[in-house]
Amino acid sequence: MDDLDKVFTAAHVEQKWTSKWMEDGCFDRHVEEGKESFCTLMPPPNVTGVLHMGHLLNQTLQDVFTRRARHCNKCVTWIPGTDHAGISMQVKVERELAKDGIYHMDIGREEFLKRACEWRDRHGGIILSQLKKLGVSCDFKNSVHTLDGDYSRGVLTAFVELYKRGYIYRGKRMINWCPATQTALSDEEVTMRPQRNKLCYVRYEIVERPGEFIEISTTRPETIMGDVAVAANPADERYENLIGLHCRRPLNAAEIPIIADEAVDSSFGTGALKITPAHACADFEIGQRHNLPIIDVLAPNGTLNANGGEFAGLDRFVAREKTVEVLRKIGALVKIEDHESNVGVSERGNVPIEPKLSEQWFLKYPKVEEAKRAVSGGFVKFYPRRWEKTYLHWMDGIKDWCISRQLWWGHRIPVWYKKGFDRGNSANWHISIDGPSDVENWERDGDVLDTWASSWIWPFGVFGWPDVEKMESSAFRYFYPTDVLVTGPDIIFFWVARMIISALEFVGPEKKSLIDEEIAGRIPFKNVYFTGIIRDKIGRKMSKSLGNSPEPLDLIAKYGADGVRFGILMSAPNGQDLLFNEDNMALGRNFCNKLWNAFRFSHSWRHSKSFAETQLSDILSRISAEDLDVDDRAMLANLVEFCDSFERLFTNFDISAAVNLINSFFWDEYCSWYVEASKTRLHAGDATVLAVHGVVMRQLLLILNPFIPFITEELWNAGNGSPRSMQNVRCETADDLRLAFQFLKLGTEDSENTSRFKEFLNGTRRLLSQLGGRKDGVALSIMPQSEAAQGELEMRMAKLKKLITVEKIQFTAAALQLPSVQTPLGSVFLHTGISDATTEREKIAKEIEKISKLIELNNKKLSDEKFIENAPANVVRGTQKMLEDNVARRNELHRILAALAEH
RNA sequence: GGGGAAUUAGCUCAGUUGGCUAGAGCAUCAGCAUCACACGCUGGGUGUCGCCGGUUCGAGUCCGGCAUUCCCCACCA
Repeated sequence: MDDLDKVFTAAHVEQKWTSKWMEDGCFDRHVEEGKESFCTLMPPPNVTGVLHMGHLLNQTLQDVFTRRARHCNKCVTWIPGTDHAGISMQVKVERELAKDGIYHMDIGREEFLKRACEWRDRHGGIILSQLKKLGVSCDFKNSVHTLDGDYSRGVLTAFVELYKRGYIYRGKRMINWCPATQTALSDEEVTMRPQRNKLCYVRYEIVERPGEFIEISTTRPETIMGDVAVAANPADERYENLIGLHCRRPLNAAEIPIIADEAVDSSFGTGALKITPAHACADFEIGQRHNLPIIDVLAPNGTLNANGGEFAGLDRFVAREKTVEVLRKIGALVKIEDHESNVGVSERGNVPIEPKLSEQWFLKYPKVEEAKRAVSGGFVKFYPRRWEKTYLHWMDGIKDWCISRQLWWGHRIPVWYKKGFDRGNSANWHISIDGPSDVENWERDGDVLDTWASSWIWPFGVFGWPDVEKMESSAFRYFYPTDVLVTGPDIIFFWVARMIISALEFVGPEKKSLIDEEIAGRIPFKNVYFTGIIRDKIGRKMSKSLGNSPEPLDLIAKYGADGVRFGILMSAPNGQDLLFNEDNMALGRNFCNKLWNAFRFSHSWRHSKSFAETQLSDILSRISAEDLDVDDRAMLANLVEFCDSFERLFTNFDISAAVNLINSFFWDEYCSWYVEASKTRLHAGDATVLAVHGVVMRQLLLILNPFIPFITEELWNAGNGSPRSMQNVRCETADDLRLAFQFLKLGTEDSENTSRFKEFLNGTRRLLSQLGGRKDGVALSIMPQSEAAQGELEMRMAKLKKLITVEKIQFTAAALQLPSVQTPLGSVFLHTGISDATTEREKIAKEIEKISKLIELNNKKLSDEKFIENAPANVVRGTQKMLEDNVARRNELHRILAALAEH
């Protein structure tokens, strides 16, 4: 026991194994035809991002799947990468430049990109090296960045192809404008937030009837200068006689028509709505229906433009105050009410977005029907399943995707316009990846693509699509469709859904529609595992600004990578948000330490080679069947059963349950029971018992390696002079073990025998706990339930004495007037009791009362004809058995009570 | 407005297609330096399974309604 420390110190082995894995190319992509493939894709983190709490869970899960697949004899690749992260990165770089007093517009596009790349290369990839500390086993050599040359070609190819196929168009539409970052955003990038506003009631004078007014209500008085009409619902009697007349816009005074439109809600405010087509979606639509002009009063940066008249140049929120002031002054303001409404906010810019009419590139999604079928038909499976509904619902209401961004950082749109010609006319466009040959006569579109319009080809882009040769050399055909994607449900629309769509469109030849077989071949992944969000103890999202997030690397340093991994998996309910508690990290660490010591214990007697140098058959050959006792046999049978359950849970992606199963099997079944029960024979150097320990520990290490890779590697190689990774060692299945154990002829009776004894043991321990810490002169008398029970106990007498540390144990034929406990093997009496006969009698009487109630309940059930008729046979039998047991137990208690009464 | 999730011990959660007397971990209490591990061992206590109905021989589990909390989608100025 000298060669292993008493406490497992993670830091000692983590660096060592990380290097070893890399040196040996353990995670490299390789292909063996005939072997099953396994592929998973890393959701590419932001290239300049750092490890956060979400990664711990997400990446650990991916690693678990990946490493487990290696032990299941598959050819495995886990493809890592990073995302250029469009807006967020551009904002970051702009901020960095601003520190040096540089405004990005001043240095121009080229210089900006140069500096951005420098900055990325300086800070980029930090996250990948941080992930190494967590122990992730991805194919680092084939890491992909979304701005890499090959990948970019794929992104642009997708654009060009979609244009050719008629799915991409340029158009002037209402889009979400972010005045802070000054770019268009997709609908998905806008989140609605409730906001308290002032609802202003403003009266507009009727031109045809001086002195009469029509009253509207608005939360945006600063856009009044953009009003082109006032509308009411045609069914609204209050305004019936005004339709067709005109009113005077109170600011930037002008005559505008009063119109009727169904879209107006009569019950809101006054029932009259000012129409500002440039600044509200509903208004835009009404304007279109009535052929109204459009007056845009806002500049891109959110200030009022020349159309704002006297308010021009003011920020929109300042202008809001000012217009109210002016309206009040001129007597147009009737009243102001408090009002709460939802306002669209740009996540990145963290400012309210502006609905804005703008010329942008849009994508009409292809293969929507197929994408729905891919999920509803079970080609792509979601875990947990409920996210399918969310996905399908989004597909049902899917709207065209605004894919152009007014940024520099990203994939520049591959469209050129003929200089000096009308840009609005597609005859003057050149759309290709490489551009026109006479590029000097053309001007390239200045916009870039939405980041998600690059990461949406990730599943095949990382294999070099559309370059056939690259796809061949990267084994695309072998690995695609990928097996499992681990991600958060928050990007189900942004990413997951779009990847499915792009894959259905691009993997395979161009086709208008797909049949099921084609869908099955094109899907990007077969399974999607959605993790929960990591929150703090009181349920808040973890965030830097709240300061409620621990530093993941500190946790790893404190509890070890294995400890953190196991701890977070133990506490992560499947698909449910996880309330993070650092105590759970300690649990993970404790588990590792327990494993370390359990190994150390049996290892101390082991004179054989390390597991790395041994096969299962070698260990089994040291077992002689006749030397196995009933508990050894039960242990091996339970090991098989455990593997069965584990495999079932793991295959169903029930990782949380699988981890808890491992925990209880290892801790309760193996350590608390079997190690203790076999100690005497281990001390005696029994080779067979040692081999049983070897079999169990070996299997545990193989099953645990995906979860806690460092410590298991270390133990696997303990005593081995030239360490060899257990990475690709095949983990025996339950069936393999059944086959291997065949010569032992294991049966269920051994397990039953063992569990009877465990119950006996627990009861006896309960009895002994009455003594507190006293041990001196303690003796037990056992009144066996039967001859067979006595035999079972005699067989295990040495074990029993060791387990309860009581030396004097004898059998008795009659009940004694002593404190007692009843077990399936008989009653146990404690000779050095502290209770007197009276309290003992009371205790027994109470127990009898309790059992009597149960017996009554059993009887009632069994005498109910309907129960006998309807309940399945095994339930009826179970109830009968229970009744018998309870009656037997009560009889025994009565006997003991009688014995106590004699004195 | 539409959809989803949650509600079980002080806390965090399990609880398969309804079936034996509802479980685990943490916390807590009592005891233990026992020769793998105090990051450990042994034992104890703790529940109107959110509420009200219904189906059933039998409901934590299925159905209907209600309440509270959270999330997503849509959106009225």
